[in-house]
Amino acid sequence: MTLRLYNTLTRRVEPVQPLQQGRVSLYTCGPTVYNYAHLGNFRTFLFEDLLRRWLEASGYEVFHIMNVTDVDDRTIAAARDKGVSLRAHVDPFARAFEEDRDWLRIRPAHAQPRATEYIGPMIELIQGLLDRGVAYVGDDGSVYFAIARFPAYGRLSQLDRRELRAGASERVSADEYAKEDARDFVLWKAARPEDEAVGAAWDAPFGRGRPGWHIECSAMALELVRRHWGTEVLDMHAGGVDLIFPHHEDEIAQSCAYTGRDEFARVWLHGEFLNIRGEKMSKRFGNITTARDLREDGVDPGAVRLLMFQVHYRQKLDLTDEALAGSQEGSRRLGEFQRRLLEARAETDGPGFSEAAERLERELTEALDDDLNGPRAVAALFAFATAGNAALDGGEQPGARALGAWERAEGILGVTSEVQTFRVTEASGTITETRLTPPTDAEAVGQWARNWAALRKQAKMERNYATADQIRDMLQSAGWDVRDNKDGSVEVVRTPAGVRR
RNA sequence: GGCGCCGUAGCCAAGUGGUAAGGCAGAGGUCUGCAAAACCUCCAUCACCGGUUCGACUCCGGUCGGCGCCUCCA
Repeated sequence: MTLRLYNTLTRRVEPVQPLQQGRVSLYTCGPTVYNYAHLGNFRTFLFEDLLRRWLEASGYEVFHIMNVTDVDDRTIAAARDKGVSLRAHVDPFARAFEEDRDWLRIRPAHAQPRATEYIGPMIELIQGLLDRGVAYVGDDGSVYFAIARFPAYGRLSQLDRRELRAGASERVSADEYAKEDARDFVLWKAARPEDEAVGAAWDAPFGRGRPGWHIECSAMALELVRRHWGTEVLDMHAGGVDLIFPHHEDEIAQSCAYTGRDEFARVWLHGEFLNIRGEKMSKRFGNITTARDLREDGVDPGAVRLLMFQVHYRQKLDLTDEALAGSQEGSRRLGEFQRRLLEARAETDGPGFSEAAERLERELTEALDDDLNGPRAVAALFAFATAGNAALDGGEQPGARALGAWERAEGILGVTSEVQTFRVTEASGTITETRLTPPTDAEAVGQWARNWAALRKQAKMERNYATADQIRDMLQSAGWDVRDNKDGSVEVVRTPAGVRR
C-alpha cells in the first residue's frame, strides 16, 4: 500500500511519487496576519497537519514550508486605520497565530518565512520575469504578468473551460486600465503614499513599491526548496479551495515562467471550506469563530481536531453547536480510555488487545493512504477504544503492541481530550473541605478535588448516602463528575465544557 | 451567465454495482447503595423521477433543494 492523494491538477487520486526518494517537500499557504485566524483557516491548516504527520509516519523525510503573509492590502489597510506601522500591527497577530496553532496541536512548519523578509528574492524573481519578457511595467508603474505570454495558463483551474463573467467580482481594481490584458495579474505594486505611511514600500530596479499577493509564495518556495534540497519543484503544495484560482494558478504561471520548468508543484491539494450554520465562514459575512473563542469556552483542542477529521478534507463541513458538542463527547471518551490504557500497561498484550492493535494498525493505514480519509481513521481509533475498554473490563492488560498502536494512531490524529481526574483510594477522616467551587490555580484544584473525593469516600464507608449524594450533586453543578470504581477508589473528574449534564 | 461540489438515520458523517463504517443523541440491559463511567443490544435503505443492468444508494439523464469559485478570501 502506498499513499494516494487527490491531485487538483489532474482531478484524480494518484499515488504519491516524490522527486527524491523518501523525501517530500510540502508548501502550504499560511495565514495573512491582519487579524486572528478563524476556524475556517484552521480547518485547512489541520488538514495539512494531518497530511504532514501521515507523511512522516509513513517514513518520509518532510520539508514543510508555511508562509506568513505580513504585507498585502488588508494588513496595510488595518495598520493605516490603527495609525501604526505595518510591523507593529502584524506582529501580535503573527504571535497569536502561533499560539492558536500550538493549541490545536498543529506541528510548526520547518520553515515559516515572512513575506517582508523575502523582498530580495521576490525582486529577483520579478526582474527575471521582466528579462524573459513575460512581465511588463504598466502605465501606473506597477509590474504585471502577461498571461498571453504563458500558454499553460489556466490548467489548474481549468480556465479554458470557463467564461469569466464581466463584473462578477465587485472588486474591480483601479489599475484595470494599466494592464495590457484584463486578466493579467500584478507582481509588484507601485508605492502609494498610504503604503509609505506604514512602512510598506521597498526599492526595486523597476520602481519603488511592494509585492503583489502571489509573488511571495513563488519566491519563498523556490528560494527555500532550492537552498534545502537543491530543487526548483515542490512535491506538494496545499491550501484552501478558494486559492485554486487565481492564487495558485498565478503562482504556477510566474514560477514556471521563471524556472523554465513545466511544473512548480507536482501535487496540488485543496481543502474544502468550513461553513458555519450553512454559510461560508468569512470576515465579510461577520460569522467567524476563532480558535481562541473555543479555547475560552473551555473546548478541548482534541475535540476540535476530531470535529475536523470526522469529515473528509474535500467535503464541506458545517460547524454547528450540536456537531461540536458531539465531538467533545467523543473526544472525552477517548481521553478517559487513554488514561485507563496507560494506567493498565503491562509487558505482554492480552488477546483482545493484540487483536485490536492489529486491526487499528491496518485500518488506520488503509484509511489514511486512501486520500487521507480522516473519518475512517477516526472510526478505527474508536473501534480500538471500544475493544480496549471491553478488554480492560474483562481484566486484560495492554502490552507494547497495543500501546504502540494507540500512541502511533493518536500521535497522528491528536483527537483525544485531556481529562483531568483526581483519585483517592482511602478516606482520610481529618479532611475538611468547604469550598464549593474549585480554586483557580492548577495546584489547588488537585487538592480540592482530592479532598472532596476523600469526603465522599468517607461518607460512603459510613453508609451516609445522603451526604455522599450531596457531595456528588455539588461537584456536578461545578462541572465535575464522580466515579466510584470497583476497587473502592473514588475519582473526581473534570467534565469537558459543552457536555455538562 | 460559466465552472464545480453536495443532498445517506434526530444530528454529524464514511462508503460502494451485489442488499449501508464510525461518532453524538435516544431506548433497553449488565455493573452500582443510587449514580457516573465502561460494556452489551436495538435504532436508516441512502432527496425525487426516469433509464442502463441479472442486480444501483453506488452508472447515465432529468427535477427539486443547499453550497462554493469566477483576480488578492483557507
